[in-house]
This record gives sequence, structure tokens and C-alpha cells, in this order.
Amino acid sequence: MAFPVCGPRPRNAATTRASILEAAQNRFARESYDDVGMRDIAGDAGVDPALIVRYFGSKEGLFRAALDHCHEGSTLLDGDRETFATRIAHEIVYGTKSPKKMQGLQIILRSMSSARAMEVVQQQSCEQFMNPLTAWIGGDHGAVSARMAAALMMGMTVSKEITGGLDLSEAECRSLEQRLARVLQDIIDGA
Amino acid sequence: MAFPVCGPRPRNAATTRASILEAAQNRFARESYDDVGMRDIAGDAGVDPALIVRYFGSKEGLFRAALDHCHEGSTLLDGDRETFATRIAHEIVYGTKSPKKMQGLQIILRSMSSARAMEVVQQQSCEQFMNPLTAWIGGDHGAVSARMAAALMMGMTVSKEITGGLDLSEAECRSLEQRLARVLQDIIDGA
DNA sequence: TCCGCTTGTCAACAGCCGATGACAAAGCCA
DNA sequence: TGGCTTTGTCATCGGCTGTTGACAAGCGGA
Repeated sequence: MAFPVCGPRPRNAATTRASILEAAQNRFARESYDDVGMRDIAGDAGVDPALIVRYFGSKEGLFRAALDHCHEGSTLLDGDRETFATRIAHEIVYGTKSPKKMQGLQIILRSMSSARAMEVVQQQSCEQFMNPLTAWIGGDHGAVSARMAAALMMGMTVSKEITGGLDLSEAECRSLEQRLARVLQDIIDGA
Repeated sequence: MAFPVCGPRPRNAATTRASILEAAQNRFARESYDDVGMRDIAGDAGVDPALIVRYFGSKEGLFRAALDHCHEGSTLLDGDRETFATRIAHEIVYGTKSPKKMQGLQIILRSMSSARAMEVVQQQSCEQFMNPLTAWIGGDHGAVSARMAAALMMGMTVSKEITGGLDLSEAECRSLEQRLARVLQDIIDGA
């Protein structure tokens, strides 16, 4: 990726490690844990598969590192509380195919049902997503509201994935964005 | 499953096929397409793996047949329109681990992100789930409402899966059930 | 009884995957 | 220059998976 046709790789552990990590994030955001092979990631990073094992111990170690390196519970939640719902709704409806903002969520949803990745997914999704969201919403109804809001966000992402895009007209997209923002705001407000 | 310790299997193609299909449904509802092996299903059904190939052509053929044999777009939608939201909310919050009512949805969500199962999942989820729901809701906002309602249902299922149960107190569960029903009803009504 | 069709089993194959350990080259220091 | 550590590559192993074709057993009809 970084050095496609430069002969052997420059000997720099830090940048090599970073290349592998970035390649892994991109792959895991688009394909499931089981569908992504070490050789795929190594190929993207321009590296021998054995190096991945040396740096990250195993495929699971690399997956954990990739998910760990997202910290998007913070990036997703910073900004005005009043505009949170509209921002999220816009991101969901008009977000590009590769939204850096939701990469962690993408990775979680992709590998959610893989037995080998499940443990990591459960832990990270709680620490990086559910718990911050619950705390951010706050109040007595925080836990319930957080689950509903998360469900709506994840469900829309899943829905897009399953049907391959939203498959709606332009007017329907606008309507969806507005209604999504409305419902999401109501959920957060505990209405 | 049906004949655990009865020596070789009774020679009856119809019941054998049914056994395989049922075993496949149960497996695919709990594990992803990639995590379920032909030998697993064959073992559950008390049958040789080669027989599965003979009856269903391939693993993908069996998966398609299993998903095809659910028809829950209908079972999920029959009943009073006024009580739809409360029924679904109750099913989501208090539904057992193995809800026959939502087995098709479980299978879809489990194997959603498996490259090999994607084509079947996309087709069946549209035909058996999204399209019936859209038609059932009806009206101008049907498509948008259906996507939001489906997102909430799928998202809650995913959320339960990821965190391993709801992880809420009894009071919170009641609150969740009520709020879920309210939001879902509003979505369906196009509010 | 013999034949032919169906139903079920068994052993094995080819392919892919993650992981391993030996090896090569680069850079650094004395 | 000689030796040592770091960094990267290569060939290969063992294990698992879906699938195949040959074989065995049941069973109904001539």
C-alpha cells in the first residue's frame, strides 16, 4: 500500500506495524473475520504474512489491535448534544461507503457472529461503544435509551448492508433522514 | 436427533431430508454460515455428510433451503395491526433464546456478513422480510417506515447478541419493552 | 431368486488457512 | 572487519472443510 513497487520493504518496524494495522482495519471493516485472510492483509500492507504473526502474535491479536485502535466512542459522541441525532442520521443515510467515523462499528458488525472473533467483539463493543454511549446519555433511563439508540444505529447499518445500499428514492432518503433524527432524538431525550 | 441410538437410519428419504433441514435451521440460527460445518449438521441429524450433498447439492443449497423453509414474513405479521408493536417489543425483550417466530431473522443476521452466504441472505431477506413488511405497512411512507422498523428489530437482536443477553434490570426491561413498543408504533404510523 | 433402484455409509481428495522455524539481509557498535 | 540484534522472507507443516466416487444394504417387482 505505502510502498507498492520499491523492491523489498524499508526496514522500519514502526511504519511497517502501522501499515499492517491500517490494512487490517480496512479489511475487517469490509469483510468478516473469517473471510479476511492473513495473506490478504499482508498483501495489502506489502508484507510477508509471517511478519503479522511476529508483530501481533496471531490473527486474533491483530483483530483485537485493529479494533482497539479505532476509539470512536469518543469521536462519535463529541459535538453538540442538540445536534447529535441529526449528525448521526445524516451519517447513516448519506455516509460514504468508507466512513472513518464509524469504522469501529463496521468492524464490530462484520465479525459479530464469528465464533473466533466473538470474545473480542463483545468486550470492545461494550468498552468502546455501549458504555460511553450510556454514560453520555446519562440519567436513569441511560442504559435503556443507549440500547435503543444503538439498536437503531446498528440496525440501519445492517439494513444497508443486507439490501446493498438503502435502495430508496431521493425524496425517501430525505424523509428517512428527518424521521431517523426525530426518533433518535426522542430516544435520547427519554420521551 | 430423531433416531439417536437405533443403529443405521431407517430408509425413508422424506423424513431424513426433513431431519437434515431442521438440524440445519437450528444450527444456522445459532452459528454463522462459516462456523457451521456439514459434519455438524450431519451429526445433529444422525446422517452422513455425503447425504446432505446428495439431497441439497451443496452447503449453499442447504442454507438456501433452510432459509427458504422459514416463511416468517407471514407468521410475524399476522395478528392485529394495533397490537403489532407491543407483540414485537415483547418478543424482543422477553423472547426465549430459541424463538421459532424469528428464526429466519436470526439466520439472516448470523450469516449476514459471510461472503459465501451473502447472495442468499440478500435475496431472502428482501423477499421474506423487507418486502412483506413494506407492503404490510403500506402507504407512501411504507418503504421508509419498514426500513426503520426493521432496523430497530434487527438492531435490538444484534445488540442482545453482542452483549450476550440484554444485561438490564427487571425494571429496565419493562421500561425497554414499553418504550420499544411506543417507538415502533410511531414508526409504523408514520409519525 | 434375481434384478434394479433407492437410500445410506465410508474413505479419501484437493484446497485453503493460520502458524512455525529456518534462513537472509540490513544496520549498528566495538 | 567481525559479531550481534533487528527486520523481513521463504518453504512448509498440520488441521480443517466441502465435495466426490466407490461401495454396502435395503426393498419392491418380475
